Amino acid sequence: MQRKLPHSNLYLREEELRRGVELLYFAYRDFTRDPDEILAESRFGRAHHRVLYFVGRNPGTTVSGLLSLLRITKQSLSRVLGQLVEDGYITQESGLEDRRQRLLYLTDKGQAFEKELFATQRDRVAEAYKRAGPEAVAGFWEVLLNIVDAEERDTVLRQIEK
Amino acid sequence: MQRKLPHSNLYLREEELRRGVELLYFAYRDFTRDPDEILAESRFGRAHHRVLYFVGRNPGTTVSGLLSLLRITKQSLSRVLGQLVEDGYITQESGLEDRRQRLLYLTDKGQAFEKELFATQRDRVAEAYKRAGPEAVAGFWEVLLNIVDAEERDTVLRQIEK
DNA sequence: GAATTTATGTCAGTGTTGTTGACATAATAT
DNA sequence: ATATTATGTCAACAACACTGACATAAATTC
Repeated sequence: MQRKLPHSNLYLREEELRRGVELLYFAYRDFTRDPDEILAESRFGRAHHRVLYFVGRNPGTTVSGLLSLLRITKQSLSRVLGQLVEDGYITQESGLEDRRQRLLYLTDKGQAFEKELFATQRDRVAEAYKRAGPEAVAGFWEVLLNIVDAEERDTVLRQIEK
Repeated sequence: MQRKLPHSNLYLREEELRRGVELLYFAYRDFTRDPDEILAESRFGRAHHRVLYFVGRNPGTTVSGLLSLLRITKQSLSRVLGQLVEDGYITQESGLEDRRQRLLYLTDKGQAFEKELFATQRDRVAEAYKRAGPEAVAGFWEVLLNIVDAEERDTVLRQIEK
């Protein structure tokens, strides 16, 4: 007969690992809900939101910059980017040093829309931060960063510390 | 001229809110990568994974149980569930008390496949937990739970504390 | 017993987002 | 002069979500 041994790694048991997996699923499910609802009223979707977001955060970024950040294919990006440019949410300027590059910027219209979309997620996250408190928030960042692929952590750090 | 006032809510500034939004995006992006790769070799996708996962976690659950947990439409669920049954990953028994219900269970084949898929996410989460430590993990849970819609938190709690 | 509600299934159509692969162009680098 | 790079474009396809309508069988209510 086996005795239950006390051990210090209680947070690494199957149960706790499942909890992380499930909370990630449920949190992400709801996290995307508010912007998705706004987007559903336009001809845009979640992919457009991501492009708006990251162009807003990194004005002057290029197509290949977005590709490596979003990790989708050129064709997927090209489609949504084209629609955003066509509808006047994003402008492109050719690169100063390398004229093949297209430097991407939000127009005023793009900024306004991004702001509206972000507001819903900002409110949700702010409320969660408030309820959980600063120490919990630090832990939240720490674990999430370590869930990211090891090779990608530098890129992510550069992004979030901007 | 405005002076910078010290305040205790540093973790609620725009910068920290953006950090949460971005980490959630990047972590979830990579979190789904390993199972997606395995699934790509079969005719299944992420939706099948979710169904396998939650049926495995809640043996004997019903179609409506899954619908409210996953928050997708009947038609979306019906399609993937049908394929999983057809291919012998899930069996259904009619309910004992209510014979309209279909109680869902993983077959041995289903269990084996779920285990394989889960292993990749379990390893990733275990590694992240280890690197971040138990206090961080507690914070991670706390914030994620509060990101979930308020009305859904009870359901989620019931699920993760099973 | 009749009427309603519930649990589930199914069909047809649509839209977004991802994929692959092939090919094109212009600019930069060697 | 040639190769590489940054980007664009076209066609085709698959997964997964949606809506709306209709069907059936079982349970519940009047």
